[in-house]
Amino acid sequence: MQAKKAAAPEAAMERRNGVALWRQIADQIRFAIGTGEFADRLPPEMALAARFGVNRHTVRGAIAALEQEGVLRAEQGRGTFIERRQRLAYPISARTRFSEGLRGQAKDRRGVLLDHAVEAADQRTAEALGLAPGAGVTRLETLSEADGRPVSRATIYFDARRFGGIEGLYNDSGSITIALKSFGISDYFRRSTLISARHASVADLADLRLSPGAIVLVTIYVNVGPDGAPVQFSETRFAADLVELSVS
Amino acid sequence: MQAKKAAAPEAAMERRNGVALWRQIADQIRFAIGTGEFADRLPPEMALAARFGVNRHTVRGAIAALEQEGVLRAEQGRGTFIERRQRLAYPISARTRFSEGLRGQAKDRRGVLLDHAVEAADQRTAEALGLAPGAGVTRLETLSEADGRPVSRATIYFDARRFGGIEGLYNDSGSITIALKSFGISDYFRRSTLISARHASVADLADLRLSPGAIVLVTIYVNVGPDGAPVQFSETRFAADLVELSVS
DNA sequence: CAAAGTTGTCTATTGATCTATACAATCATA
DNA sequence: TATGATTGTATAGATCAATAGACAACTTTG
Repeated sequence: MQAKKAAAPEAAMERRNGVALWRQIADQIRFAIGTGEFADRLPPEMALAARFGVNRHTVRGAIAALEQEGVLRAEQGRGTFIERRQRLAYPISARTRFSEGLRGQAKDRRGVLLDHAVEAADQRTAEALGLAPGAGVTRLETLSEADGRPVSRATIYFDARRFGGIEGLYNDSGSITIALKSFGISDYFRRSTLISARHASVADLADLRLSPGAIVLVTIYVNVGPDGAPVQFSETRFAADLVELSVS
Repeated sequence: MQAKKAAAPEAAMERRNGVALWRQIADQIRFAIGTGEFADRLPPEMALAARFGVNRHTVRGAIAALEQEGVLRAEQGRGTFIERRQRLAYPISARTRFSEGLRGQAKDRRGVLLDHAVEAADQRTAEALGLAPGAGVTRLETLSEADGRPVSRATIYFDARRFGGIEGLYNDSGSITIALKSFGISDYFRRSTLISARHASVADLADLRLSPGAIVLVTIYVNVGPDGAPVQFSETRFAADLVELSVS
C-alpha cells in the first residue's frame, strides 16, 4: 500500500476498454472547452493529471493530440492555451438550410462536392423520394465547411430525371438552395428528421478530419417542395465535437 | 520482406491513434450490422481478419466485445450470429412525453427515481427556469426503462418552491406528466431542444448498462406550461445504440 | 536576480495490444 | 464416420500505453 496522492479524481477514466487513456482525456478536454469551462487556458498539467486520476505524461499525450488538432497551443514555461472553442449550433426546423443555419456563427460557409453518380434507387431512397424502386437517382457526396473547417459530410439523393445535372449546379454554387432554384424550386421544407449518433466511419474520419473513436451526429431527412412532393433525401453526418443540433 | 497475404484490405484501420484496433473493428462491425450488410451471421473470423487487414485474434477481440454488448453470439464450430436489437424512435416535438413517445414500440415504459435533492440553482438552471440565480431548485435523477431495459438517464430541475415534494409524486407514479398534474399543470409544452452526442460518463455507463466507449445522445430542453412560463429544465442522456430521435 | 510555476525531455519498468503459429473442440455434411 | 469449416485455447515475441521519477528549459513575478 502506498499513500493516495489526493482526493478521488473528478472524472474516473475507463481502462482496458480499447480506448487509450490519453485519447479519452483528450475527448473530455475538448468537450469541456466546448462547454466554456476553461476561460482561455487549461489548468497546469499536474492539476489535470489529478483531476483525471492519471500520470502527468498521460495528460501530456492528450494535450499533444489536441495541439495536433489545432484546439490547443502549449507554450513552455507559460501554460497551455485554447485556440478554438466554439461549438456550432445547427438549427433543425421546417426551413433548415446549411448556410442560413450557421449565419452569425461562422463567416465562410460552403459546400464542396466530393463525388457524384447516377444510380438505381434502393428501397429506402425510392420510398423517401416517392419513386419506383430502381428508378434513377443522382447521388451527391458533399462536405460542408465553416470557416475552413469541415463540419458535416452528407449523402444527398435527387430524382435523376427531374434534377439532371444538379451536381454541376451544386459544384458551382456550393449551395443546395441555389442549385434547386435552377429547377424551379424556389422554396422547400423539411418534412421529418431522424437523429442518431454513432462512431464515425473510417471514410468520414478522413473527410471530417476527426480522430478515430470520434462521434458523428447523423440526421436523415426528406425535404419537400411547396406542393409537398419529396425533392431531396439526405443523410448528414456532423462532427459531434463541433456541432450540436437545435430543435425549436 | 514477406509475401502479402491477400489483396488490400477493404477498410484500412488506423494505428497508433489511441484507439485499439479491436475496438475500431468492433465499431465497424456494429455499424455494418446496422446497415444490414450481414444477413444473420458474420463471415468467418479469417475472412474478417483479411477484410480489416489484421490478425484473426484482433478480430476475435472485437467479436468478444460485441458479444458482451449482446450484439453477437459466437457458437463454436457453427459461426457467429447476429442478435439484432431494433432501435427505438423517440419523437421530439412540442408535446414530447417519455411514455407516450414509445407507445407501440415497447410494452412497459416507466421511470425510476435514483436520487433527488434540493439545491441552489446554478446560472444556467436559473436562467432556464426564469428564477433568480441561487434560488432553490429540486433536482431529480431518473432512469427511464422500456421493457425492462434502461433507455435514458435524466437530470431534471424544478422550482423547489412551486413544486415542493414532486420527487415523491414522481417516485409513486413513475411519470413526470402525472406528477405535474398534482400541481395543477394539466398540460405542458417543450419550448426548445438542444441535441448533442458524446461518450457516456462512467456513471451513465453503469446506470444505462452500456459498455465502455458507448455513445449517448444528449437532449437539453425546457418545458413550459400553458401560460408559457418555464416549468421544467432537463438534460436527458439516451443510449445511442438503442434510441434515435425523431423530429417532425 | 532569485524563486516559483509551468512545459519539455529523458530513462526505466510494467501491463496492454497485436502478431504469429499450432492445435483442440465443435458442428455440418458428404 | 470421416472430412472440412469454424470457433476456442495456449504460448511467445514485438510494439504501444501508462506510470514513475528526475531534471532541463522557459516565463512570470517578487
